[in-house]
Amino acid sequence: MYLALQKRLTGRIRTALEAKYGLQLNNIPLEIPPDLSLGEMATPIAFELARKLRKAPKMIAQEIVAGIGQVEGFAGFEVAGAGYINARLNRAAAVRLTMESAVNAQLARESAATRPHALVEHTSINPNKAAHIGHLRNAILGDTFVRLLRAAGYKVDVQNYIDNTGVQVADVVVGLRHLQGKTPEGVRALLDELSRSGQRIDYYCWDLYARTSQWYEQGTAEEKEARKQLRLSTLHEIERGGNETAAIADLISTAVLRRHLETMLRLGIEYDFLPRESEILHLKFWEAAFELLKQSGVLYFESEGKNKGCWVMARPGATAAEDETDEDAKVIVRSNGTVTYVGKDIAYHLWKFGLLGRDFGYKPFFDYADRECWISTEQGIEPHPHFGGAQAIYNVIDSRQSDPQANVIQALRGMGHTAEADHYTHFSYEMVALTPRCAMELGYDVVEEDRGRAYIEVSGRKGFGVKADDLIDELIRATRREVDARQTGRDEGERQKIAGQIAIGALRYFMLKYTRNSVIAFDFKDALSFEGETGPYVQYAVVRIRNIFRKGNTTPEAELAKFEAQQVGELAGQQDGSNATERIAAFLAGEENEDIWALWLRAGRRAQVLEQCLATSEPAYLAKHAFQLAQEFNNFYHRHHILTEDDPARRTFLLATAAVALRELVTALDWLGIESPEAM
RNA sequence: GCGCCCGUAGCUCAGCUGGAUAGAGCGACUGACUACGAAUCAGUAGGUCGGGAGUUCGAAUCUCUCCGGGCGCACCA
Repeated sequence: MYLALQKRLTGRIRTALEAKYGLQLNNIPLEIPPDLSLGEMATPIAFELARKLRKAPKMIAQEIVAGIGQVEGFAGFEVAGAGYINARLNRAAAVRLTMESAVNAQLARESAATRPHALVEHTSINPNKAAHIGHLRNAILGDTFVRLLRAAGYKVDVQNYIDNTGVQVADVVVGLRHLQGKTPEGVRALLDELSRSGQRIDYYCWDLYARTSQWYEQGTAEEKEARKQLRLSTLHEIERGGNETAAIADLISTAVLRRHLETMLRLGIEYDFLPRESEILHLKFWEAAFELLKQSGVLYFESEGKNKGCWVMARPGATAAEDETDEDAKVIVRSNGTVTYVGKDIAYHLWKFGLLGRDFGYKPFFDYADRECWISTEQGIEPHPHFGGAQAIYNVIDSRQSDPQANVIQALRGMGHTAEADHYTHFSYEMVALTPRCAMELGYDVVEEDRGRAYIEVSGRKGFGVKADDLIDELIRATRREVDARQTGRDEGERQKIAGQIAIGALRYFMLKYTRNSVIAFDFKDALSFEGETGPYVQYAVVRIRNIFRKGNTTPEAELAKFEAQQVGELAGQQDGSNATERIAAFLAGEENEDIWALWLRAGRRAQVLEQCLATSEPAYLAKHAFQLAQEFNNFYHRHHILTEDDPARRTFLLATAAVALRELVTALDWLGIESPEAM
């Protein structure tokens, strides 16, 4: 509703400016007045034009107001302050627009045709240890953004990239083979034993990874050197494949990967495809990319300087000096002929855009309730769905990787794929760290100099952090206590279900309420909070509304239909002179009804908030919107007692208000990946 | 040394392309359950928007500079 009216208004202002002054402005700034008494929309455009037109802003504002005249959906315009143009909506019309949810759905369908095919990569945890809170932020941000894209009509593929041949997996393999002396059979036995005793392989690896990392640092100088070599040779054997080391790596990384998928599924997070590093290597993606990069001249052979003997590319923003060796160039192929991480990433991203000329093999890997998750393999099965070949990609990767990401974009641009480079979004976010207090509560040693810090970075290598499953378990325990205290009439299964919904709601909201570039200093006190600006607060508003309808022995659908029918009926011709529009206007007028209007207004903002989230890649705005909507409903709830309202028309109107608030809250929560419980 | 991010109330954070008296949650203090369940609501206190300069009719927002903090800048992945 709000977005549509905004567009209508800016359009009218634009034509008015054109007619009056012969000006063509494509950007008309719109804002929200500080107080509802001033209207619902405003523009300071007159200030901007004052200099150009050499007139007082107030005068210009008056002329614009005269120029736009009457606009459908608006009650009127006025000049305020030194030259603001304030717009007042036709409240009854706005209510009708907001109520018709079909309009919103249609908007999404219409836009679907123009939306590009998008690919979102998120999670991408090294499969060598349990997921921790940092990974949760990544996955929750990514999953929520996927939901937003889909809500807006995008076709979206979700990918979780698996580095199953990297140094982190190698470290765990070193631990298994050389610290524990295990063969592939031994690892298989370990996996069986763990699953029989209900233990988690990802937790097991968490400790082993930390121990192996420590082991590298211990011993004499010769021992350290030997261990370093062992690490390197293990990595190479894994990359090459077809040997015992690689077999162990495959067993472990696959088992840990399954655990990650299970952990994420607890949060309602699913994937379509899991491309693996091993296939990128074995299917020779790099070799294909190398040819393309050479042909396009992005890569060149360096014959001088410190990078002599390497294939390199210029970094973004590098100024090409004539005849001088670019010492700052990024090495893509080392002098020993091996390719760097960025090189492989370029190949992978050419594939994402369908520019590589090669494809993975595919096989099913994990079953969800309503879909399958596929994984890459050398020789896949037929038929299989097609992945890659996207028009827009979003990589949910923390901000520390912005340099390598920029290199990949630069390579695409250099190859002439400018449209692809423009639709390559590094969806970056800051890390989740622990407060020193939290770290000490968990029993970690915190050195003196770290105690004064605001936060301490988590580290898988040190085994320092909060595991995702532990956090979820603890949240469920805490919500369960609350549910048990309140829902005495419900059985075990129901209580556990509700507790789970609230726990996940709290966790997802917690990870989404902060904007992306703010570091989250994690603390159990904040994460376990269910009051104030939290997921459960929003869920509670939903439950309250449902209780009203339950108690009133009716449904949101029935009341909305009644409300609509009343209007249609009366518009058809009532003789008492008070038609529905006037009546609605009366319900929304006056100081005592301002909160009701505020609620409808907020409810009508859904499309605007969605567009804002997509334009800025920032889900936090939706979290804020959901909270404010819940807050405004609670406000309304306390001031107007719905079920005891005597005037039947007003009662219907209040129930319709609650029904629309419910619909919008449930929708917003759904986009945030948060369920709406039946009771709390 | 170079690049990116951050500095707003006691704490944690919003503040959109510059715009009307700088907001929220938590915490503190006062109040409101025989109501549609208080995981709620109402109220009070609390801010030289890190410092300085500049651009502008107008700056938390843009530019410069300084201070303080974080993260990147490999022939590691």
